[in-house]
Amino acid sequence: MVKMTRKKIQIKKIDNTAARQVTFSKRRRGLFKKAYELSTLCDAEIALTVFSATGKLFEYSNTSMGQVIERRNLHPKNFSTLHPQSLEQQLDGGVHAMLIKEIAEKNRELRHMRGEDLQGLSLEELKKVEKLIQGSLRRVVEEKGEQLAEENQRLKQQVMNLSAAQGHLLEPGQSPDSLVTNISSMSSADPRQDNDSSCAFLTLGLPFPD
Amino acid sequence: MVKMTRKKIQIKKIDNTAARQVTFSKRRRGLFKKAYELSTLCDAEIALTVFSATGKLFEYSNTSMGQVIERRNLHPKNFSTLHPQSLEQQLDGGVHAMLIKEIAEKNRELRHMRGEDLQGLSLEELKKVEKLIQGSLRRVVEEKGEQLAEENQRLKQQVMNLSAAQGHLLEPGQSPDSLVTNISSMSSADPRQDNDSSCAFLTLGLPFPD
DNA sequence: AGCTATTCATAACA
DNA sequence: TTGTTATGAATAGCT
Repeated sequence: MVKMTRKKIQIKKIDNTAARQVTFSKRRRGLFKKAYELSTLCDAEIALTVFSATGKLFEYSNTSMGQVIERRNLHPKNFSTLHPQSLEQQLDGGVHAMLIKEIAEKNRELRHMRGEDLQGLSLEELKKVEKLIQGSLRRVVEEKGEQLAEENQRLKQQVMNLSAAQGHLLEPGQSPDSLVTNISSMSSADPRQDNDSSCAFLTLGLPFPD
Repeated sequence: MVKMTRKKIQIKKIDNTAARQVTFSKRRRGLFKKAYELSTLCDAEIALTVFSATGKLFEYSNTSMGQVIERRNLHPKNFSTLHPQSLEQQLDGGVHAMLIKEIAEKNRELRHMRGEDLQGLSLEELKKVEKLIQGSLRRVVEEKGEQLAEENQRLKQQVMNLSAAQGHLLEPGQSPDSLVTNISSMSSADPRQDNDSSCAFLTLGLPFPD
């Protein structure tokens, strides 16, 4: 099978969104690996910060990120511009604007996550938001399940202790465990310990298989 | 001329000082180039800081180094640890402090809406978050349905027009509407227009009846 | 997520 | 240091 592989590419923003994201993932990994290799081979101190176009943060540092940034700020080259008194002129406007921009972005994101302000979104964007929210719901449900399971364990232990202390009250042939099962399922039933219904909910209950 | 070229190398600190410096120069260039390419191809924001073993500073950023660092500090991941004192040096304490506090709050809210950072929440709070997210999901799904319905209407109208113009092609007894239904359900089928499955999902599919 | 054919990066040498 | 070149690595285009 003859493959039509790889052409040389131009270093320009990739138009296709999906392709751009794939390339971002691959090259980001490559870049981080190179950074690691350089720091190891040559005993260098490296800090690498990458924001994806979607605002996601990735970083690498062989030491501590804050440490490298501090060291950078103390370097003669940046010391004068960043630290002493010109901090205001140099950064204040920028920082202020950035804070406000940041808040605006987070507000937008929050509104979307709340299912508000959706009129401006395309169908594609809507589907993306839907997927995000489904992921959130899954995580919350999972966490709730875990907490319930923990509580369940505690109760189980409690009942075991009580059963042991009051063993004479048990009828012959009835194991403590059956009691435990009964009580624990009354208090805060979590399907997860018995089956996968909580996951089944996610995998087969969704109205829109995209 | 036969060259004894390149072997695979181990990623360990290079002992020979001269060789290490040569490698440092070459690989540093390579790393910076990769960083540039990634930022350009994928529209990412990158800050790369490198200290050589001898303490020399090299840096690259496609935007402004300080800007990237600031943005990094605003990221939820680093926000709480870095900010309290780092920006408070500002003379204009009030406004910045408020903005930062607001961002921190929004970050917290966002993380919860994303289903992250849930460990600290009580069971009650978890349920509240779950309800919120379910509401979000419902709204998003509804909006998607509306958009699809609109598109459906447009297509319907289009088909009506076409049908009217080519009425002679229709067989007797076949209404334009049957054609419409067929076509619209092909284009971007959403179950919602036919039944209530999306709500059913919410009302009966939940693993934890509260 | 994988898989190659290519392009690209670079270790060894000059 | 800078340049050359053959090899090892990274990755673009497809599945």
